[in-house]
Amino acid sequence: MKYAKVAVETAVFTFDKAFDYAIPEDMEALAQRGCRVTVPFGRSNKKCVGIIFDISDTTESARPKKILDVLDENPLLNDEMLELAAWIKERTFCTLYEAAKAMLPTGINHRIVASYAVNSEYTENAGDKLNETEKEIYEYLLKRSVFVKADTVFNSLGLKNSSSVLDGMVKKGLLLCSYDAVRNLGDITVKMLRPTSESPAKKLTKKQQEMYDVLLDIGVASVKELCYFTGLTPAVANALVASGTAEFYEQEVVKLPDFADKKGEKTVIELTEEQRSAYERLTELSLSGKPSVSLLYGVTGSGKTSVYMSVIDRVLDEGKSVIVMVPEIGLTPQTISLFCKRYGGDIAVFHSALSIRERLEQWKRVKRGRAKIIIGTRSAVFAPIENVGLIIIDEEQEHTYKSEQTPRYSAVDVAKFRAAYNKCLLLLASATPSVESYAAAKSGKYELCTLSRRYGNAVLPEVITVDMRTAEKARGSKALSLTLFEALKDNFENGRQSILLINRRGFHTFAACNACSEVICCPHCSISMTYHNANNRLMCHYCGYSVPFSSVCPECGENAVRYSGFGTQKIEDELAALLPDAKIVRMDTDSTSGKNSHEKLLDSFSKGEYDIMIGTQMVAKGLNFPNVTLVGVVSVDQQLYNDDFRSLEKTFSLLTQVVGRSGRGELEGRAIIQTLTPENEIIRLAAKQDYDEFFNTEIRLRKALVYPPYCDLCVIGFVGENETVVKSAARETLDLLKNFVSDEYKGEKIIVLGPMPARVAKISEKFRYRIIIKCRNTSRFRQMISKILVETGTDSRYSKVTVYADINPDTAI
DNA sequence: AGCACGCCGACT
DNA sequence: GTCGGCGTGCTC
Repeated sequence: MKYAKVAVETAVFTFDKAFDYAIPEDMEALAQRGCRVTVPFGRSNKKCVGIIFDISDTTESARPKKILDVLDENPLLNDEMLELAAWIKERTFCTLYEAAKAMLPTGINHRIVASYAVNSEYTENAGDKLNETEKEIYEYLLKRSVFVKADTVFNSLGLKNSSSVLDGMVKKGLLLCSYDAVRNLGDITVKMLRPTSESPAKKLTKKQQEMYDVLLDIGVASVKELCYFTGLTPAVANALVASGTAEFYEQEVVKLPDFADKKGEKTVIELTEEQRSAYERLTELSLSGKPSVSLLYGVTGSGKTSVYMSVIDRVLDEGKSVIVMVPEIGLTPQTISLFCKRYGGDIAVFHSALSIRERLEQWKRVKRGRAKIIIGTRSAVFAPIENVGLIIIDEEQEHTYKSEQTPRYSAVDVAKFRAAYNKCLLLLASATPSVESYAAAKSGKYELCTLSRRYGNAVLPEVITVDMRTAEKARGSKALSLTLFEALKDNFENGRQSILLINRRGFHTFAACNACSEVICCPHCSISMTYHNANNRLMCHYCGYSVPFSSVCPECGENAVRYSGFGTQKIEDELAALLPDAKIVRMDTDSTSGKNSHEKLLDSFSKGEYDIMIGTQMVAKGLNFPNVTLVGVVSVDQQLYNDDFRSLEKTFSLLTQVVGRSGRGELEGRAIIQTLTPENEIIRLAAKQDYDEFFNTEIRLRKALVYPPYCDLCVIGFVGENETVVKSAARETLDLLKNFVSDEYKGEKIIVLGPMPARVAKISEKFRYRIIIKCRNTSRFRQMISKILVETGTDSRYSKVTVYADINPDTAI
């Protein structure tokens, strides 16, 4: 008899491990490492999905249960991925199954679905009186005489789904229940709604009327969109259909352009001397057969892409594959299309706009070895390719590389694991590297490659700071200084393009009352609501709650609520009045919510169809427009005085990047930064584009205050509905931690902050507390944290508190 | 987490 | 006497 070590889906962190199961003889050939299986689990032997991590001839278990089914003919995960999953579990405090699941595309998941049929051996017991619903269900199933899915039962009877009814009938012996693993494939169509006639079939409720009016107004709409615009739920759409007022139909999702059968055009890349020496060193490293990490630090416009494309060419020539990671696909359409042009069908893009089915297709294509270059966001680090020859992480300092949900992994760390496993080069590229990475490069832990000059004849732009406390404003404007306005006007008159960055906190627009200065907050979360222009509603980005925008203040009753004074919209209006002939385009989450519209806007801007582009952070990064010679930053101060230890770094990075959009071609560029604190060191350094001096300043600060890279941060989070209980769970965990470091884990040097409420102290009626630990992220430390999580996690007093740990999160507040 | 097991109070 | 309340402990 053989045994399998199986990671089980239903296991939770406090008792997770690979569980031993016996492999029935007829499955021996099929049950391989990396295959998914179904197994009975727990007291009730509930059928659930698992993944085989190992096969062995022996077992420690006294009475192992048997594997029920093998779901895959071929393993989904190879040895590298299985080893990586264990590594992720040990480092991010998740279950083995959660770690493995992160490596698989969403569409591949199996769900366990229950089906029901009547029990022919049922003999009536006294007291088994059936109610109406139960009778109806029994008769329906008697007629069908096969196993029927719970959903189907309720849908065909027009009842609302409550599986407890069915399970109750199983308990009484009336019904039999069978569980199947069904493939959870994504929709290739989208559910649409259209009215059936000009007037409603019968009297509609208020909500139904509301949705119906919108529907009549726009003709047809997807149910999803309709709900977004009205703030209603799909239930209202169902009611409209039920009353005969509207009908559903399916529409195919528009497919994105497929590069699969296109051939690449390999144009010759001309490298400067500086680029060439970086290229040569990086090629040497990637072909050395030894693992290494290199930081490619190149000023904005220095042509980092050209360097790593040249390295990619060499690695591909050696018959190896490449992973390229970008912070956000939507924000880097130019990079993506550059790659697609050059490498054609050899590329697989893991695009956030792909449907679940398309993701699955891409994943399978990569797994079969049909793509040599995988380009994508964070999860692309798990691309199922063999023979990795190079991993590139573009803009490595971006926070999007850190997952903030279980498993809370850092794609940079996972990339290090894969580079080590495949004995290849990990290339981190940035114009403003993270302080941690640059420190590692300076200390020799990473190999540093520097590009200090812009490509071609381009020079770094001249930067002017404007003191907004004293500066004269442009006529009729509160936000634009005369200096910035005149520069914009001058640029426009000379036929050049300009970019204007509005740096609102957290990218978004909030609403506040001008009379009592009350900020409109979500009633379920301790966070301000975001105004959405597209549907004229205030929405909570944490829990999804939304209300129509109203100018009447809920607090003081004055008709004085306005949304964001300095929003992109307002600046657009002001500029339109000041420069009536200029063509202005706005890029923010409001104007670019539709698919592809983002790309279209950038495309028309690059063709010169617009003179000025206004936007939030999304205009700051990765864009390359040679005709842009002016960049204006309307206000930078909000971001700077955030209390996170990384806020200085983030501000410097943002300013440097956006200034770097100017003067990338033949023409010299300028940048103007408006600020209320021109004397601020960070603004001064960003204006000088002096990363090295910024680094020296910042690293001294980090050392003095003990922050990364001089320590690691570990956040222990507590979430629950009862604030008192959450707070005492946090306090008690702190005591536990203190006991550990003075006893079993004596010698662990830690500094503990908290417990304190999280920056967003309440989300969806749940209170959030945290303890921050300054530590060294060693296996011994993680072992201690793991024990603490188990202890607090199994304490019955805190059964309603969720506890988690996150090492080096993006923000520690 | 989710579920069975088991040990006490309110009911037929 | 029995039903069911929730407190406790286990999951191969």
